[in-house]
Amino acid sequence: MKYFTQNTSNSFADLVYEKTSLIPRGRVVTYGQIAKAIGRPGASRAVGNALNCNPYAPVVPCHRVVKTDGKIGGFVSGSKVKAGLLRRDGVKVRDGKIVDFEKKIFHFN
DNA sequence: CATATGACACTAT
DNA sequence: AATAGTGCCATAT
Repeated sequence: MKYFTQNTSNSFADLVYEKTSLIPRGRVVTYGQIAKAIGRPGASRAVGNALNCNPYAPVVPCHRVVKTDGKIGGFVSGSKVKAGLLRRDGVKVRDGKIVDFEKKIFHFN
């Protein structure tokens, strides 16, 4: 069952979608980076929850948000699908982990 | 207000 | 390097 109200404007979730949509093709960002970027360092877990709702499906490239250890993390449609999308973006995934992870990370300013 | 949940992160083993 | 335990945060009930 999914919860997370997607109607709450200007809320934590909205900030997450906003930042996530800025990730360029072929790059990835960690949940923690998103959290820090929206002024809530440590809320990495909450970021994942917000993305899980994924209201703006294809609009927000939520598949470009991964874990700090190089693993791609979870996905609504399954990690396998997520890996496929990343590969399509030019980010190779092998055994659930990103190849050349450090090089693919996109840093917010 | 208290408890539970989860697409995480960090530390110790 | 891989696993397990603990801490964190925003929502839901």
